[in-house]
Order: sequence, then C-alpha cells, then structure tokens
Amino acid sequence: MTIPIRFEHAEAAAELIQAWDNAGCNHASVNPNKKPFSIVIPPPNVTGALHLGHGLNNTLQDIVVRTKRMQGFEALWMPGTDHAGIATQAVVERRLKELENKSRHDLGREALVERIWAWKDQYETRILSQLKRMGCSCDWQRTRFTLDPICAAAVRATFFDLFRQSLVYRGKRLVNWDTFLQTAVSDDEVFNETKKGHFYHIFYNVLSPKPGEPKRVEIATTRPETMLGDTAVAVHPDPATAFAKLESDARTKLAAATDKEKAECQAELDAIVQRRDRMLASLELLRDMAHDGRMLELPLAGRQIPLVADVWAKPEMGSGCVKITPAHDPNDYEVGLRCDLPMINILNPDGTINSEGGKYEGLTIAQSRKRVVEDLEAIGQLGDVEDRDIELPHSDRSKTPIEPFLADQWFVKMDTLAQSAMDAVTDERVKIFPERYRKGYLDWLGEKRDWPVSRQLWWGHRIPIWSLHGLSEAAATDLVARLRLLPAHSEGDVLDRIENAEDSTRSVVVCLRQENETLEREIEAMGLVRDPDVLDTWFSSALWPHSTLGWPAKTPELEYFYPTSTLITSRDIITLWVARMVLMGLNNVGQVPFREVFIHPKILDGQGETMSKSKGNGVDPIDVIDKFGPDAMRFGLARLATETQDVRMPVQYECPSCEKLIDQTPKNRSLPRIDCPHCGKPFSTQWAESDEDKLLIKGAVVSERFETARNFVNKLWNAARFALMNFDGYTSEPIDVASLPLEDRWVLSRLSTVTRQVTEAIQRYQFAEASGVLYNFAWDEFCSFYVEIAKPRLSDENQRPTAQRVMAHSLDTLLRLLHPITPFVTESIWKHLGDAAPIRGLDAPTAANPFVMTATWPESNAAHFDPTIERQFAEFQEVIGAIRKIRASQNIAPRETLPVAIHCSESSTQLLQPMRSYLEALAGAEVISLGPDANSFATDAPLAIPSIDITVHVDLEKFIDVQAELSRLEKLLGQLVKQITGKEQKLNNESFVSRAPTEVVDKERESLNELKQQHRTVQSDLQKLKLSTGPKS
RNA sequence: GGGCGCUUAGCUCAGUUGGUUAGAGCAUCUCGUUUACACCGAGAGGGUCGGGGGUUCGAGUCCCUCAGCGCCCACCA
Repeated sequence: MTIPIRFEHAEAAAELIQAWDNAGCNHASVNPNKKPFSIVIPPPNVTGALHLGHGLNNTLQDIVVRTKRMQGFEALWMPGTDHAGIATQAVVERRLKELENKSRHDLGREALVERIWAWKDQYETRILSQLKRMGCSCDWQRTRFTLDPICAAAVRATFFDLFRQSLVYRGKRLVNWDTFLQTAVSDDEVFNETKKGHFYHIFYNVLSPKPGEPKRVEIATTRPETMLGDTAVAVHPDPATAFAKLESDARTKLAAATDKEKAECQAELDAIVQRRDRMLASLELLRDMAHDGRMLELPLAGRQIPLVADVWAKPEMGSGCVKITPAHDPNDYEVGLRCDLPMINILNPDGTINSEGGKYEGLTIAQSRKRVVEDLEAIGQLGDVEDRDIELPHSDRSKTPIEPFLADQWFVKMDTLAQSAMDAVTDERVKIFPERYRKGYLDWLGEKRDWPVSRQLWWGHRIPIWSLHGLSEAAATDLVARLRLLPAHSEGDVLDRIENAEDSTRSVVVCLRQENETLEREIEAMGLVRDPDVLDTWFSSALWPHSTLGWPAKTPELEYFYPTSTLITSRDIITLWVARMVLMGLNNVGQVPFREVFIHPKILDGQGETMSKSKGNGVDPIDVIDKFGPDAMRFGLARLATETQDVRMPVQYECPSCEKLIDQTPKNRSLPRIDCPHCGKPFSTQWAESDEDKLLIKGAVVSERFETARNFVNKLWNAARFALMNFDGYTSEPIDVASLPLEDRWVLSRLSTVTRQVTEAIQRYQFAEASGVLYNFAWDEFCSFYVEIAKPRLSDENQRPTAQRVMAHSLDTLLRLLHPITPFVTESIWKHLGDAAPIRGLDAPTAANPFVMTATWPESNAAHFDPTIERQFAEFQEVIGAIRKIRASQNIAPRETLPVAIHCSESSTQLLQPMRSYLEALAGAEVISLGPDANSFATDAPLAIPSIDITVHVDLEKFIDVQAELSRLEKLLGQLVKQITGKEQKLNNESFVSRAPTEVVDKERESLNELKQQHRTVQSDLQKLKLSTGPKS
C-alpha cells in the first residue's frame, strides 16, 4: 500500500465534502427510532465573508454535532444567514456611492432592494462555501435566510399575534436621526467625536413675577437652537435633600480617601457646602414657583412654557435650572413624559428647521444656531458664552452628526415577555455556560424596556401595518365596518384597531397576517397606507430556532427537533439575540428554543482587538485552510477555546513572491492589498474586496497556533501510515484481552480513560480540554510508545497477527475520538484502514462503517482500565527518561548501547521485567541487572527517580566525561541541599506539624527522608567518581 | 459611572476543592538522519505567578487594595 508521506488536505477535503454529501451524512430527518439532537447556526450576516471568529464558532458547533451524530442521535445542524438590516443596506449604499456616485433615492426603493438581494446572493454563496470548506456538517438542504419566504411567514405570524395581544404598539420615541441618510440609526451605530463648541447661557423671563421672585431664570446649553422646541424649564423638586445627599456622599468619600486624595475630596466637599449655602434658598423658591404653576416666556418663539419640578434638574449643576426639549433630547424626553409636557419637533427629516421654528424655518442647524444666538443677544437674553469641548454623536454610516429626533415607532411590550425569558433561565429550563453570563442576561431583561422594532430602512421585513390618520370618529367606525366585510377578516387574517391621536382625531390601524397582494390592494383602495418601515433585524433572528423548522405550520420537524438542544454563540449578542429568542420561542411555540447555551471566547487580533469587518483585522478562514488545512484550523481553534480567556491570535502574512513573513499591524491590517516590505511586490489575501485586489496573487496567513495543529495532523497521518504499511496479511479474530501482552493492555486501558475524558469534556463544552487530552495521548503515548513498541512485534511472525489486530482497533478508536475535531484526516485514514483491515474489533470483530463520520462513538470500556498497568508504564516511561537524560548529559552517541542496572523494589521488578527488551529499543540500553540487588558500576552516573523509588545506574567505563559528570553531580547536590533545608525548616515549624493534616506532615517527612537518602547517594557517587578517575587524570 | 472578565516563561495559553521542586506548545540552545513522520526524535536553559496588604501551619489558587488591559451596559443641560 502506498500512502503519501504528507496528508494532502486540499485534495482529501474536496473529495470528502462531496462523498459525505452524496451519502447524505449531513442530512437529518424525523426519525422516531432515534433521539433528536439539534443546533441552529447563529446566522452570519450577509454583509461580508466569515472571519476566524466565525471559524471558531462554527468549529465548536460542528464538534458537538459530529459527536452527537456518532453517539446515535438524529443530529440536525440548521444552517443559514441573516439579512442584517442596516449593516447590509449601508454596505450596498456605500458601494453605490463609490462606484456610481448615486444615493438610494436616485435608485428608489425597489431597485435598491434588488441590488441588496444581488449582494446577498453573492455573500451567501461565499459564506456557505466557507462553512463547507471548514467541514461544517450542516444539513445544507435546509439552508435558510432570515428574509426568505419561510422566515417571512413566521415574522408575519408573530407580528400579527403580538398585535392581537396588544403587545405591539405605536409610540413616539427619540431616535438617532442621520440627517444625511435620513434614517434612524441604532445606538451601536453611533460614535462620539469631540468637537470644539460653546456653552451658551440664556435667560428666560418669568411672567409677572411676584415680589421677591426672580425676574428671569438662567439656563445653559450647547445647542441653543433647540430652545425653539423647549416646552418647560425644570428645577429640582427637593433641593435640600439633594444637597444633603451630595454632602453625605462627599463626606463618605473623604473618610475613605488616601492622603493623596484628601485635599481634593475636601475641596469637593467645601464646594458643595458653599453652593448649598448660596443657592438653596433661591432653588427652593423656584421649586415653589413651579408647584405654583408659574410660567416663563420663551424668547424668540413667543410662547409661554411652565416651570416644572423634576429630579433631572441637578441642583449642583449650572444655575440649577435646565431647559426641557422633549423632542430633541433623550433625558428631556423622559422629563416630558413624567411632567406631561407637549413635545415639539422642530426638525425636518433633512435636518432643517420646520414650521414650528417660525421665522427660522428652512435654516440648517448650523445656520439657525447662529441666528438664534444673534437674536438672543439683540434682545439682551444672552449671557456668557464659554468655549467647551463637546462630545457629539455621529453616525457611523454617514459620518455626519446625529440629531435626536422624535418619530413614530413600533414597540414590543416587554414586561410579560421579558419575565417569561427570565424565568426560563432562573428555573434552568435554559442553562447558560459558563454560568457567569446569566447575570448579564437577567439584568438586561430585568429592565423590561420596551423593544423598539421599527427601522427606517428599505432592506428587511416590512411592517405589516396599514393605517389611515386624521379621521373623525364616524369615518373611522365606518372604515372599520367596511374592513370587517372583507372575507379575509372573517377568516381571521385581518386585525383592526382605532387609535386616538393627540389632536383628538382617529386613526384606523390594520394588521395583515400574511402576504396577500389582492387583499393589500383592496385595503389600499380604502385609503389605508402601508407603513414604510421595516422590522429590526433581531425581530426575525429572534424566531430563528422555530421559523427555520417551519413554524407557524405544525411541521413534523418542529415537533421532533424543537426545542433545539444547544446554542453556541458569542457573548456580545446574549441580550440582543439569545434573550429575544427565548421570549419569542416561549410566546410562539410555548417552549424554550434551546436547553443549553454555550458562550465561547472571542478571537482577538495580535493587538488584542476583536476581529471585525470595519476594523479590517479579520482573517479569512480560507486563507488558513489553504495554508494549513481545515483540520489544522479546527484543531488549532478548539485547542484555544477555554472557558475564561479570550484568545489573541497574532498572524503574519506570507509574501507569495519572496516567502518572507510580514507582521499584521494596525497599518496594514485594513488593507486587502499588501506591498511586501522585503521584495516590494504586492499581494492580497482572500479578504480582498475590490475587483482590482482580487486579481492579485494570494499570500498565506500564517500563525504558530495552526502550525502546531498542522504538525499534529501530520503526526497522526504518519503513525497511521506506519501501521498500514505493516498490515499486510491482516486477519480478524476475536481477541481475549486478558491474554494480551502488557503494551496492548496498556493502550486499551489508556484508551478507556481517554475516551471517558474526551466524552465528558465535549459534553461540558470543554473543547480545549478535549483536544488537549487527544493531542497528548495521540502524540506522547500512541505514537511515541505504543507504535514504537509495536515495531518489533510487527516484524515477528508469531506476534504479528495479534499486534495488527490490536493496532487496528486502537487506531480505529483514536480516529473516532478525533473525528469531530479533525474530520478530514480521520476520514481519510479511516478509508485506508478500511482497505487494510476491513473487519476489526476486540470481542466480536465486525465490518467497519464506510465512514467514520457515521460510525458509533467509542464507549469507555471500564473493564479495560487497569491502574496497575498504567502505573507500570508510567514507571517504564520514567526509567526510559532517566536513561535518556544520562545519555544526553554524558554525550553518549545514539548508536552506542549503554549498559544499565536498575535498582528498584521487588514490586517494581515485577512490573519492569517484561519491559526489558523495550528499554533497549527505546533508550539504547542493555539491562545488566534489575531488582533490589542491582549494583552500581565502578564508573557510574546514577540517576534517582524518587517518586517511584528507582535508581538507574549506568556503566560509563567506555563513555565517561568526568568533567561533565562532576559538574552535573555538584549541581544536583546543590539542589538537594536547598530542598532539604526547605523541608527541614517546614518540619521544624511547630505550627505546621501541629496544625497541618497528619497525611501532609507524614508526606513531608517521607519526602525529606528520600531527599536525604538521595543526598547521601549522590555524595558517595561524587566521592567514588573522584577516586576512580583521580589517578588517571 | 455600573457590571463581567483578564494580568503566570520571549510569545500564545493551562493550572481541579489552598498542600512536594508552577506546566504545555512555539521560539532559543545542544545533540541526532535508529526501516511512519525534520511538519521528526532526544535533551537543556528560561518564571519574585501585575504591585502592595491580609487570612492560613501553608497562597498562582481565598479576601482587601492599587495599577494596567478587554468587553457589555448606562451617562455626559
């Protein structure tokens, strides 16, 4: 049998992906004979290609799915992608601007959406192919998209149902308004930028002040033009108590301050006290005026606005008075709600002042600010103007300033829904691992803030609401009556509602259950207009576990695979996504969407920053796969997936022209095109976006973590290759384990332990543990010892058949254990193994499954676990190590056979006796004597192994390097003295001896005795060496 | 400002309920082509466990505190 010396991953992977697919290995269907296991993929955004973070996320899911599949579950991994609302629309809009210098308004709604679909098709294809090349065993036939008809039906059914329950409602809300794109943007798409600005002090006159009352109040603002929308000025309702609290806080802080901070804290306290003394009386007066319902005159606008009492006005700030602009400031909005103030929107969607601004109508914000300030000054209402740095929110998309803007929005009422999702986690119907993430989930839901679900976008699920405003009560009733005559209404597909508007007109609002063009036209013919907004992306993502299974239809898949088994995701979307899936699952299906949630670490770049599209520091998994292979990528990532620590992944680019390595830096990371600093030639990675960059030759992305994993894959391949080269004449026969030689029983014992450890680790999502156990077992035990020891047996005619059978079985088990992590190399070897040893097993050899992927998961066979043999091997390994150390320290050539005498107890003798020949093979030693009577040699360099009370003596007659040995022994002596001193000190410590548990003390005593014994031996060896060699030199 | 993590070898990370001399991989150095593998084998050097304090017979591990880093949330007239 000829097998290449290297595992050709590219070829093998392409073939296997096809073969698994052809055999239907990935497909799961309702199977009453099996227990279901299901996972839904966190659908990647179609904004762009996957990076290594996705690589980790999907590798872990695949490990779990493959394991469960092998464990006999009907394992479904549901794949798909997310339309990602604003992010995708923004990407396409930006491209449109760059390439064609057009805005979305130039194209219009339909044409833009068409463009986005084209983009989606392109990236969905790319994403799915990335997943396939990573080896993900998704059920591709079921691939979903959050905007496809199946998901759309679920969205419509959900919205309709929430509407019926009155859990969706329309309300005013301040949104972050991007005046350039003329859309609301979400909070996380806003960044702050510090700009130079001014802090304007303005006076509002008090209307007919009574004697003793101030004639005007002072307020201050960085945005004076917003005064046009002011509807009140607030003062604190209880300034005395507020000051008292401030003072007591400051005193507490002072008491706890270090000497360094004392002066500062004292100053703070003094300032508060002084301010109170100065201002309390006037603030209380203003408060009384507010309670009295006194009014102020709003300059320029010529309106009267009330003085109100609200805690938002902080007595310690400014004049203690604050202007309230509910329609253009989030906090003022809250005040407006609390004090029942009117909310005056002064802006048009394009950021200019609207008719509410009177003579300022039509001006931009900057223009109106200038004019308002000038006009205030002209009428003497302007106070000081201070220079100040101002943090201004900007839109991440257009890079222009955000204006808080009051707009009609749809909300989902959260109180009962949020509570249900909290309960599900509290009573552990949903278990979160690691547990610390529960807190964030519960805290966030605990706020029960209503969920604003409408977005002023074109890309997404359009809100299924039609409405007509400004009706009289009679007209509204009439319209509703006509709606109710529609056949669809009696079929329960139409819900209607009459709402009272602020101006006491009526609005008729209609919700439709499903898409129906005829019905929509009929409704529109009645004058109803469809809401232009779409739903928040997370609305459709929240349905993902049940929408993908066909809900609202009661499909057999939904019955069988729901609730899904586990969700594997990243921590930043616990609230946005996980929590909402739980509450929507409960609301729609009545059951939690998944029983367990595993939150995995994040992959950071070399600078410790998270990988993201916008930073450009992402690494395309395909670059890693091309260079190292999919198994190496998967193993490398799994090896890093520990419970507590995010993972730094410094990468380098390999120049395809000169093969030199280039570090990834903040400078070059965002460039798909890299100019090699060594040879000057340009190249790109798979990450290339522009057509120009895509034409460049591709350089590899290199990281040490993947190199290690690649080496491991190759090691496994070669161990298997060796075994297979020795499988000629393989026959199968039942094996009596008890009669097997020691090394066979050892490897079976180890396999039983390793199987248990790996099974448990994967069950507990300890992927680093699972891969670590397998790495160490496969490399250090299977390859370094078992295969080595098997060599002589495989060339011995009598021993060969048994050796082959146990080897075939062991390799078989190892491949199955490794398969979930490294599917390709294991499947490739499995095929070769199947050719060489088609029927294998211990008690009852059977024909192997054609694919390891669908083979059964190994059971940990407790009967094979033999602690005596494992101890025996541990001793054996120690002895080999000792001999190798001596050889290295004495510079003994590898070809030379070294005579050794092993001094050990009777029981160790029993253990080691059968291993004598292997000592020779593995350490180049000839065992002269073994046992309690083994003697030292005249020229010796003994090495003690105190933990198992064995001393290895070597005959150095032919090899002695006196100087080396003398210095080695002296160094050893020094170490021993140090340790002995430490122990003696410990044991002389009265409190240690009396308080520590007796076992610990006894152990220390014993260990001290051993050390002393060793010390004596080394000393005498040193003497002997000096004597025996002294005369010669 | 609140919450959650993190800080251990040059680098990337392990380290169970506190208990012998704190581990691994890579990198470095030395030796080596013994019929699977140089993507290999053997060995060596390398650590005040972020700083300070405390609890304890005993602290990388528990508590307090300071510093630095990361993420989430809130806020900034």
